[in-house]
Amino acid sequence: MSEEGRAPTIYDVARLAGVAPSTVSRAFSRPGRVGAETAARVHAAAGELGYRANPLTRARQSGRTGAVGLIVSDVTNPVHFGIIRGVEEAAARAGYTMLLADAQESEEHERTALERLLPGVDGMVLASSRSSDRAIRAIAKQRPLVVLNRIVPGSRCVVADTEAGVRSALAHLRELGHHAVTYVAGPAASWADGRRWRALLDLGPEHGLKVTRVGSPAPTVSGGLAATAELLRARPTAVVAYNDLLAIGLLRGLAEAGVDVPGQTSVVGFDNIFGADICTPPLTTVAAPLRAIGSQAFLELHRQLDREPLRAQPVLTLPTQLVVRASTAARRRHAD
Amino acid sequence: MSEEGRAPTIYDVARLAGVAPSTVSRAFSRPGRVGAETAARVHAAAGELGYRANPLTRARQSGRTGAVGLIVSDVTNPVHFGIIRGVEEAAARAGYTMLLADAQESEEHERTALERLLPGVDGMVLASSRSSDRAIRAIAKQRPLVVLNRIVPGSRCVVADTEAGVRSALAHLRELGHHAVTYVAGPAASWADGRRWRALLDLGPEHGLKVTRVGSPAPTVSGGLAATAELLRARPTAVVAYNDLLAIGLLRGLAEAGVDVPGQTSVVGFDNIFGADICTPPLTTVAAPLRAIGSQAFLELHRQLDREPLRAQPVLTLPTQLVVRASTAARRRHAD
DNA sequence: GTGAAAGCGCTAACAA
DNA sequence: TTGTTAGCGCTTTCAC
Repeated sequence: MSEEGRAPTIYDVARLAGVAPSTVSRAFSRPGRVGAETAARVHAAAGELGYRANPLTRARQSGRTGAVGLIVSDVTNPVHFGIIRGVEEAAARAGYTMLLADAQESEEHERTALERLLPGVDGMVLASSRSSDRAIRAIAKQRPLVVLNRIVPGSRCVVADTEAGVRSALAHLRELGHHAVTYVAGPAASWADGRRWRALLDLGPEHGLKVTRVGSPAPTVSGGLAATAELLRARPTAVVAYNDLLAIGLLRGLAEAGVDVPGQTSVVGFDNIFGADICTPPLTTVAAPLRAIGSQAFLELHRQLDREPLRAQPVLTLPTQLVVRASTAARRRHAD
Repeated sequence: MSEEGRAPTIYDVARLAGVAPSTVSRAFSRPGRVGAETAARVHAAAGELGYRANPLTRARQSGRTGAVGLIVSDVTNPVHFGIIRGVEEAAARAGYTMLLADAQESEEHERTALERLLPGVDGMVLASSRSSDRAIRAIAKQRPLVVLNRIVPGSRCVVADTEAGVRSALAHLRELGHHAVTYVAGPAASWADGRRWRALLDLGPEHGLKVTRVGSPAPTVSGGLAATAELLRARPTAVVAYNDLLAIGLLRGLAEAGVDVPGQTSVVGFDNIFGADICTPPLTTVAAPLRAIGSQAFLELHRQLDREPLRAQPVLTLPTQLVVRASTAARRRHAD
């Protein structure tokens, strides 16, 4: 019943069903506002013709696209796997399509992706954004927005409980007999980096741990590899890395330098990404409920889209959990 | 100069510039068809008003969205990292936006994602599609399409040179003294799986290697873990896995079972994904030029979009390369 | 509950 | 080169 030139429109359906085009429109966009029998006739005709609403036109008219955008700071960082799947799943369940874009760890890319995506979506989820609070609030003015892994005052946010995670990591290290810990930092533009470092600094003393910090060129495996040199000078007995990717790079760098992990140095990561359990030694890490963060973010967005009453507090904090694997061990009595 | 209720339209710009709305439209959508001075006036007015073309309306009118879709069989499979980045980069360079969707290894999800994406894009790239050739050809009728990691007769395709890759892997194993190799298969719906198995079967004898095959529940780390049991029965001295994820799972399963890799069993993967060099032992694998595959796919699509003459042959084959790491070694004289 | 008709913002003939 | 004028397919008043 198709194979003709172009796709059937509401006019075709209307003619076949013997109703007005507006009735067809209504039958689809607001069922209930149309008589049961009429609706049945319309749907029958539509089925026969293989009618499908033109989503672009519909979007333009109604102002709703039925899609939400997700921009991640880096699609190739496994930390986003769970987040992507979480958003995707919750969105699909609500009948929304998720459009994914990649900021490639660059603020400029992020802005471009955003500009491209924004007109085609009803709302946005920003994961690990590298933009300024100001820029983010500007977006929030244009479209409903939820921010992930970051707190932007005035915006709805979903984050992991960094403090609790850091606390458990510190307690773990302390229990193992460590007296000091070195933090290998992430990107300056990362909110999570600031938060993690801050928590370490604040909570270290409580746990009897001296906290120091070294930089890293990038929150990636090769960034960790590169950061090893500086670590080798200080020779800490325990290090906490900004994220697992960095930690994995550290693991490799230390191994290449002949430093035994965890014998001489314990290493803790963040996020518990894919890869954290296949490296050697498997990584002890502060796990975040990534999938839940993603789905909660969508749910929060959905409330905004439907103008439902929002949760009282704008920031939703999800629990973290220390996953102990083999990269941490008791401090050796006699450091070499 | 904005802050009013709604976004300025071509009409606003036209009024301010003292030209007709159609001239404004032309000034933006086909520069050159408008007088230089007029164009300048229009752009000045547009700038003053902060005018931005409504992309949805434009898309509906012109039939071009300026976006291309990329559907990957699984965003959380690192094999797609390079592909995504490749498409993304080439698309951005050409002024296109890439919209990414995830099929989650399910034909149904793939279809849904496609339906959602298709109306909003000018063309599609399908990576590692799990759909039938028939379904794929049906899409190709609706929009320009390029298929990746798969050959669909009648469609433009970009693939890696599986045969060459398999040949080098087999030569490598043979050199190490192996006489037989077991293939751990991927998903039945995967074209690459069929291709790899076929190549192994065809080329094994040439290299003096007996080829057998076992199944796996899924092309993932846990799938590999699960496939180990069957492998343990046969105790091959060399195995080739459908992909790196599976191989990594195998590595872990074998380690847990006390089988030394590569001492007792050599393992070869496919793709050289992120993770192949952080596992233990680092994986020997047939590397594909993933990023190039992605960018070539977009370029091919771009030719179709611009109705440029296509390359003579519909299938573009990119070279593979065996990356030898530590998961392969000489066959032990006396197998246990 | 249903129909008629007026747009939405833009592009694309067609004229001038 | 530029203006005039139809639409595009849908949603949305506003009557009936």
